Amino acid sequence: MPRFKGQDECKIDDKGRVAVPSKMRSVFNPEAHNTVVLVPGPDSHIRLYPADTWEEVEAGLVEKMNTSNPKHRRTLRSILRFADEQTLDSQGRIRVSNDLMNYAGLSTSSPALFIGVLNYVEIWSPDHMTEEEAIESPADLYNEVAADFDMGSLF
Amino acid sequence: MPRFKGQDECKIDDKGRVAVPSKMRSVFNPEAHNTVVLVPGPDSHIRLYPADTWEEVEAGLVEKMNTSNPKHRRTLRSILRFADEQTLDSQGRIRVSNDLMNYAGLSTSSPALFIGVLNYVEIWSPDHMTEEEAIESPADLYNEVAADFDMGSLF
DNA sequence: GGAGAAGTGGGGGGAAGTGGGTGAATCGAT
DNA sequence: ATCGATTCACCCACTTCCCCCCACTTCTCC
Repeated sequence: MPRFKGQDECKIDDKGRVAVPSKMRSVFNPEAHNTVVLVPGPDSHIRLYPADTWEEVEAGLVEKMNTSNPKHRRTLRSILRFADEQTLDSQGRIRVSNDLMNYAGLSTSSPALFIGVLNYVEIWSPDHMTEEEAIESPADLYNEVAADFDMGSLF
Repeated sequence: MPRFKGQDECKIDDKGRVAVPSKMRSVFNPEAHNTVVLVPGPDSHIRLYPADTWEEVEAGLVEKMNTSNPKHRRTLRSILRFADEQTLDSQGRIRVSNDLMNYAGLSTSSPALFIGVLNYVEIWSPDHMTEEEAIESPADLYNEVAADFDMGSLF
């Protein structure tokens, strides 16, 4: 399982292409075959999974979701509709569909913020991200969660 | 598990590079492969983990955090966003990202204070540190903690 | 006082990111 | 069915930044 971290900003070009930061690419397993899956994320951003990790996510969806439950069905549909498998070109770039760009507030000729979060990468519009981070500082967030879970002396 | 202690001041150069004090470097395990991970710490400073220790921290995050929980997600994101893996150059230096420098109140061509705290190293702006330590003396702090935890005759 | 290590400063090669162009394939229309 | 237009994928080229190596100074420990 890859472990993404760190952030990088890359520009979406006029053709809707954007380079996946080299730092993130180097985390891909060979099993991913330079292929990724893009899906809408929970907080108006795009989630990028390496193909091999996505397989596992998909297996989890099959297991946990019940298609006879209307709410589950709607959730599944709304995620999978926009799921987009993309293979990196020789420059390490992918194409982002218009639907996903709209969803995340991205557009051509604008920057995209890649954030590595363990087993997936989030793609944000920098504007949306500044709104998001304005809410709380890393320190505050950490202390809140630390109250719930004792991380021991490691962190 | 490494056991850092002591402090040292090193200068950040114009390129944002700073030497990890030799005293701290000598504590690294060979498994760290001269690689460290920098993350924002709970009090406006940078935390430095040797790569092998960070693996354990990360494993703890994976275990304790649930990405279906919005608050956990935000916390993970805000920490990992600025997480930066750096390999020491032949001079024992690392590069500090602008984001982390801002977070800790550091800047290029200014000194950075390295403080060894058992399994990680804290990197402070000397200015911030003097404010911090002006608040309470080691003796007061110790006595406060000793009220909570009996350290026995060891300390 | 000398030798070696530790910390600081600078420069060149290469990779990463960005932009553009051409050929093949798909779709639509006549 | 053929032709045309549009789109996509692959390839090539350029620029910038970063990483790695080399050189110097200072401090420390014999």
